[in-house]
Amino acid sequence: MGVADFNQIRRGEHLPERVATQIGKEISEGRIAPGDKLPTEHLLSKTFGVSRSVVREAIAQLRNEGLVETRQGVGAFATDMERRQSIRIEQDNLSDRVSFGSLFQLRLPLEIEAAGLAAIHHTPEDIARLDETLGRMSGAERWTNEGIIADLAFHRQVAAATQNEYFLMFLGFVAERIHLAINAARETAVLEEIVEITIAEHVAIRDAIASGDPSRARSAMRDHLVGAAARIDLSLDIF
Amino acid sequence: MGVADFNQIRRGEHLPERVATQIGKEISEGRIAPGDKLPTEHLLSKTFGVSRSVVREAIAQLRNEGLVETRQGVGAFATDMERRQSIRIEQDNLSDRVSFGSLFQLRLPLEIEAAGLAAIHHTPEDIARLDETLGRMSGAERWTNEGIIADLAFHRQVAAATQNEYFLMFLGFVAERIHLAINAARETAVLEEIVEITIAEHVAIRDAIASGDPSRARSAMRDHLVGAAARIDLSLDIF
DNA sequence: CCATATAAGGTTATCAGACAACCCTACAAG
DNA sequence: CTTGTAGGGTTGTCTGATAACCTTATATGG
Repeated sequence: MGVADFNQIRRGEHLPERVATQIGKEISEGRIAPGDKLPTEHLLSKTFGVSRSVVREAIAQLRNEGLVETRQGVGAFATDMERRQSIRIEQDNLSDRVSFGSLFQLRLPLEIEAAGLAAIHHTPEDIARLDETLGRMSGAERWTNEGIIADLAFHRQVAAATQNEYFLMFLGFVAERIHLAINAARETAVLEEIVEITIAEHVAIRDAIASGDPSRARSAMRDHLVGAAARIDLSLDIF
Repeated sequence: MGVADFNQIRRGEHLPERVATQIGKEISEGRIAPGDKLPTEHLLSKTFGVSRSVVREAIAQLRNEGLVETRQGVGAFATDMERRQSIRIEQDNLSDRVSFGSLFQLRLPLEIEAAGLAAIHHTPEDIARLDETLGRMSGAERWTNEGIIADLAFHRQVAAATQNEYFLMFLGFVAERIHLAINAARETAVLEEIVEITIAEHVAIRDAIASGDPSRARSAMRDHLVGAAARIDLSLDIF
């Protein structure tokens, strides 16, 4: 029964978050096995050097993520990862290049498949929305903040055009994370993306979807993503 | 400024959960628009007739789900769905066939791509784990509970063999949901899946990955999934 | 007049302590 | 042996207070 050696937590920002992270780490790294009982809230609060409210909020978060279950009068118990009710990505993790590349690699098949499905299932309204968004993207010489938001919206609308709620959910989530990471990187080193090319690629995607040809839509999306990856110096595994 | 008419909450079970549900409903149904400020914790606690602790825990939950953001000294604000920090699927939603099919459709490209990446990046240990799992699957005439668990484990191990943490995270999540839904369906109507075929398909996937040929691995996985979908009477959009 | 400090009030974040609700175990009573 | 009950432990909820922080208004100095 490895007794999970916690560290005192240092102040700074959002204590419950950090407490939850530490406890969560103990669980996902196996030091607290599934089914094991967590220390009592009272003990945890003493261990971390924070109040019981903070510990409670941390445990509540873990319960939301499905990592622990609590039973009044008994205690809190770790559940195994397979039962997780939600997916969560810490934004910090995306700062390193390997992790960012992994997420982009995940995005690739999702976007391509979404484009193909969109070609089949899109409605006239979907195409109209895409056109409206493309209008907002063009007209700018350099990347404006507006243009970046429109870019994100474009990809969301493609996902929506699949008429598949899960594509919208997952792709929206992944694309958002990637854009945030790119924006963060943009602050330090200004990336030289050629606006015209990017817009042209988007137009090609729109036309392919509108044509109703799934393989053409998939190709267009693939070309766009591979190009985008290359423009930010990212190497992917392509087939 | 629609003033969000909350009701007093009745005791019974898990107050924060229900408070969060009510507030969350106000947001997702648009009565509290993105960017709007929520009532103060003090006011909410009076409105709901619960203590501030409960309100805080409820808001913390919404914050975890990404529906609200809080700024110390200012207030809590509703954010829009695009910014959601986590993905969540209610198991109930998968009971209807359309939703289930949508999730399976999402799984398709993820699994196929994962098989391709696994063919490239797998380690000898990955192959050994796959073999061990295949051993647990075979030997049974009918589908045992053990066999189903092994099936799930096999797919998780393929995802792990990509050496891409996000494939493991997303695919593990999606596959788990699908298996749960299938199991639930199995209780009412016993599905006649031919064990031999399913196992043979898994072996084919394993061999393809071990061979290091991505396109062969992708084909094998695709055949398996398409076959599995057909066996449970599901029609997919295939390219 | 303008820009910068400073004070005031409101809000969230955290703390501390108490009581309620609930569960489990052990022990006593029948 | 079964049932009842008392006790201690744990989570759930309540209350009130203090700290940290933000916004706005006011004062101050140039």
